Amino acid sequence: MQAKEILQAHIAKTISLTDEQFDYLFSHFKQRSFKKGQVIIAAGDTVDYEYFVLDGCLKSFYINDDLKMFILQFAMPTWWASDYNALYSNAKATINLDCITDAEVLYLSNEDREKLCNEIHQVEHFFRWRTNRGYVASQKRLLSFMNNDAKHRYEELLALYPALYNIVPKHLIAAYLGVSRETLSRLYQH
Amino acid sequence: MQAKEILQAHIAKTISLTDEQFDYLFSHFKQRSFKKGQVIIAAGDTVDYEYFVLDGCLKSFYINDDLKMFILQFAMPTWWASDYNALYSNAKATINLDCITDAEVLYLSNEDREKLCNEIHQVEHFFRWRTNRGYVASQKRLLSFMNNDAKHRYEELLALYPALYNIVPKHLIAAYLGVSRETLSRLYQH
DNA sequence: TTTTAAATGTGATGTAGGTCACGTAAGTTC
DNA sequence: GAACTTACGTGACCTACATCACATTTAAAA
Repeated sequence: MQAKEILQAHIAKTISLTDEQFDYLFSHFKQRSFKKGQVIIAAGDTVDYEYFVLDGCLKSFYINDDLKMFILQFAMPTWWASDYNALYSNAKATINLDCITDAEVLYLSNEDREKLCNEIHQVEHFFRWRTNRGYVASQKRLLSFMNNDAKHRYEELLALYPALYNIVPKHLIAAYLGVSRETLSRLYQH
Repeated sequence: MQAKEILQAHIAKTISLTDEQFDYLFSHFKQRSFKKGQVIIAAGDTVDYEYFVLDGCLKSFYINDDLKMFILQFAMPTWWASDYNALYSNAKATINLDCITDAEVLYLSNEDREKLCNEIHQVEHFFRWRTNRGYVASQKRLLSFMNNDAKHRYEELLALYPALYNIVPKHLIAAYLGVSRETLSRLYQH
C-alpha cells in the first residue's frame, strides 16, 4: 500500500474528508526512509516535525544523568511520534526518537499542522481525538506502573502488542517496562 | 469572581471568543456545589460529564482489587477532571472522582462538548490544546515514575503545586506518588 | 465536652527488583 | 571467516520500599 493510502485509511477512522481536502492535507507531508539505528530526534535538537510511521518501528526515549534509557513509546505503522513537549512549546528536545528497524515515515511540521487545523475544522477534530486517545492510554500506563509488578506489565504489553516480541530486543522491552534487563530476563527463567 | 468569569479567563488563555460565542458556550455548563467527601463519579457509573473546578479540590483515583488507592490527579481551581476513558468511549467508570474539600464546579456533558466543538471551530481548538497539555504532563509524570525515587517525586510534586501541602492529607499525597503512607512519612524523619 | 474516627509517626521484618560481575550466543563488519 | 559488537542469561549481594503492628495526635461528630 502507498503512503497516501495508509495515511488516508488511518485518518478516515476518525473523520471524513473529501478527496480534495485529503490531497491538500497530504501535500503538507513529506516522506523519508531511515535505516535501523538512525536518529530522528536527539536530545537538545530543535523539534519541528512529528512523524507518522508507514513501515518499521521507532522508539521515543529519555536518557537520564546516569545514561539509563527509559522508553516512552514504541511507534509501529500508523503510529505518530515526536517529542511533543518540545514540538508544542518550541523547546529543545529532551526526548530522543530513533529507529529500531529500517523505517519509512511521513512527517508534518508543527506549523503546517496548526495551519491545517485552522483551515480545515475536521483536521483539528482529528488531531484532538488522536491526543484524546493518547492521553487515556498514557493514564492507563501510569496506573499499571503504580499497580502492577514487572511480570504483570510485561504480559500486559505483549497482550496489547504481540508483534513487539519478535521485533524488539528484550533490553528495550525492559527499558519500556521500567525494569533492568536482568530482571526481565529472570521473569521467565525456570 | 463569578463562575462565568473564571471559565472565561481560563478559556481566553487559549482561544478568543466573542462575548456572544462565550455566552453560548457557557449556557451549556451547569454549576453545582459538593461537600467534602462527596462522590462525583464512582467506579461502575455511567459517565456523562466532565467537571471544571471553580473552587476546592477534587481527586480522581483508581482502587485496585486489594482496595489500594492510586491517585491520578488532584484537581484544583481551573482544572478539568473526569473519567476520560469512560466519558470518551461510553464505557462504565473505572476511575472515581470525589471531593477532598468542599467544592464548587461547572460541568459539561460529553454530548454538549462535541456539539460545541462542532459548532465553534475555536472551541475544538481549545479542547485540542487542553488535551495536548494533559498528554505532555502525563508523559512527564510517567518518566518521573520510572526515573526518580519517592523522595524526588515528592519534592517535584510540591515544587509544582505548593498549595497541595496544606490542603491534601499526606496519605493521599502518598497515593499520588505511588508509595505507602509509611514510606512518605519516613522521607523527612530525622 | 466527650466520643469516635481519621491522620500521622515509627519500629521490625520481608521482598521485588537493582547492581555488579562474568559467561555464552548471535549478529555485524571488515 | 576472523574480529568485534550487541544481546541475553545467571549467580551473589544490596537497597528502596512494602507490610504489619501499635502508639499518638488531630479532627469531626454527637
